[in-house]
Amino acid sequence: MFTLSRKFSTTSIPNPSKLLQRHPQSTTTTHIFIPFSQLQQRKLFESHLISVLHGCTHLTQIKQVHAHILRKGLDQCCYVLTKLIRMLTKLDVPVHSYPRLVFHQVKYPNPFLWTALIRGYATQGPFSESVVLYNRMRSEGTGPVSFTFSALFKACGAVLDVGLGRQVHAQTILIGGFASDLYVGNTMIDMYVKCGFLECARKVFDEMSERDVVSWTELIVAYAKSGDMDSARELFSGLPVKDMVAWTAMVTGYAQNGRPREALDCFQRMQDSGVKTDEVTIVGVISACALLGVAKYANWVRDVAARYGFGPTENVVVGSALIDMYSKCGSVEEAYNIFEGMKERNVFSYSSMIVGFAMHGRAHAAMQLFHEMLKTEIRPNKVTFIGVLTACSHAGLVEQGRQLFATMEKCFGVAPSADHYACMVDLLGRAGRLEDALELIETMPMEPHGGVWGALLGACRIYGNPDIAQIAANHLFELEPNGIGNYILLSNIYASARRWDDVSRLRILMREKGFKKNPGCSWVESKEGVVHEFFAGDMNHPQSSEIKRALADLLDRLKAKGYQPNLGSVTYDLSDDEKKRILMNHSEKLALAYGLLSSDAGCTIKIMKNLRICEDCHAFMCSASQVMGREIVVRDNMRFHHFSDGACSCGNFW
DNA sequence: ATAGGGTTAG
Repeated sequence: MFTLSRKFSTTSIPNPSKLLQRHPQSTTTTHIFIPFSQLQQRKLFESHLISVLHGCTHLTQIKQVHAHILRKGLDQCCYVLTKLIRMLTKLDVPVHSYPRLVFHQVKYPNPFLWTALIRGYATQGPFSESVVLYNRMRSEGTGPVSFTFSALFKACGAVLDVGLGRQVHAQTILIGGFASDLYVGNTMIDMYVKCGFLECARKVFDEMSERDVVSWTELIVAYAKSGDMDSARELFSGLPVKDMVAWTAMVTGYAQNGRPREALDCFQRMQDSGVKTDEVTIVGVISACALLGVAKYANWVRDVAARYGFGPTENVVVGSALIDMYSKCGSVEEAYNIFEGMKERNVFSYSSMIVGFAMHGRAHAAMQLFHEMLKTEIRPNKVTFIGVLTACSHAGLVEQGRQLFATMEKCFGVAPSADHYACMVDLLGRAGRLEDALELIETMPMEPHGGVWGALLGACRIYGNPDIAQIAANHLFELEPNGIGNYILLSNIYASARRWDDVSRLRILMREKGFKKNPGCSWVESKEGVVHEFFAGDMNHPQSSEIKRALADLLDRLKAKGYQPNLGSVTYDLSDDEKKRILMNHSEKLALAYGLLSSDAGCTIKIMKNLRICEDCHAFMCSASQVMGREIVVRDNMRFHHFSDGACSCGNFW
């Protein structure tokens, strides 16, 4: 419990309202002689109160200080009361209650006291009240200060009302002096960015007479978030003094835009320039490593984080980022180790772990963790439901998924979004209930987006239904005119149905549109930690002939165990022998052969692929895991497949 | 007073 220090509580403080009285109607202040020592004492007392208020962490403490303020006759002292209101709103005390009362007890509030209240509303809402108060303050003849505008811009940013923001902007120019204020300019930039008016923000920035690193960073982040890393980099390179926050914005920006190599380069340059690193920087680097998906980098960044003292036990955000990273680097076990070791967990940690399990086909683990989470006070959010629904869909748990979907709003207040509908379409579609899936789409309360139709199209591929596929594809071509994957998927479905005319029609269409098929590519890490890359039919590897021989041997052994090439996986109208040759040239098979050649017996082989693994390769991997007695992990563009003992973790759903 | 952070489906 805190107490006021004895020094001040025993000193008798003159009543300030008696010392300095100001008649409301008079413009001149009535000066009363105040002994200098007393004045000084009062100033000291006020600043003491300010610092005591600053240290308050509970409402009861603030109430005690308030009582003390009243006892000492400072009930009209705007300076101290401003701080009081600020602390109250900081502790989330509703502005409308206690803070507003404090304000109304002051007869002649100064601009700072007005602003404290305006700011309170700008933080908590109702945001329009900020503007109402500003107008009242002006009509009562009180002039604004720069904080007043910052609070107003904050309110405009909160309601994304750029119209109002422009009016406030006009006020700053009209009243004079404020438009060139550094702080006002910075909050104005923030407001325009929040409202999505990047070019207005840039204009404010360009016209500011004085800028600091905050102004620059605000814009850099805005460019990064809009996906324009080139502008962000250009701005950053012109920034005279780059601090930790600005560097971090760049590292994170690269990571958020799927450019992990540049993120890591940037982090390297940041360290070279001698700027400090904190946990926010580390989180950016971790998400860059998650994109790389390579175990080597995962372990490296974990060590870096530990060296700086930001481990998963100390920081939830670092921990959650590490969970996601390890899941994406192929190691759910390690992800779960991190999860288990965390002191504090929140909805991010749980959701990341659930999504991680789902990604690796561990539906049971995902569901179990979800139910564990429900026993805590952490509430699931929309991402958590995405995780459990995809887990259900990969495990074919149709009824369980339906139940979750039906209750998510009623029991947890999470309204299903189009993304959740996409999960449900996926769930029904994978279970072969294509008509049910189509019906669900037709009853959606919102417009179905590409993900929804894409899920249906994917299901049509599994079950070879060209008619429903056509419906889905027509919507997709409209929604995603540049999505080459949809054209390829549809053409594959036609090929499986042996509708070669439709296949060639699509192929011509694709050529007209100037689409180029993304070449399939797989990569595998050798035991020395070198990443080897293989394209389909690639014979450029120095050990190419050995790889070819190993693959042929493997094929013979698999055939002896009953493996048959799946000719339906080839979508060209070719002879069976040609088809077999093409299948054996798939990049993931080359990568597997190299992995077998270059690794020690008993080691797991981890292969990564940029496209979805085909059915033939999937069956091939299953069989190979059994025949060779090796665990094989393949990460395709969608998820992880753990092949072991002739079976895959995805349960043939992918 | 103002700037940088983690999870999302085909």
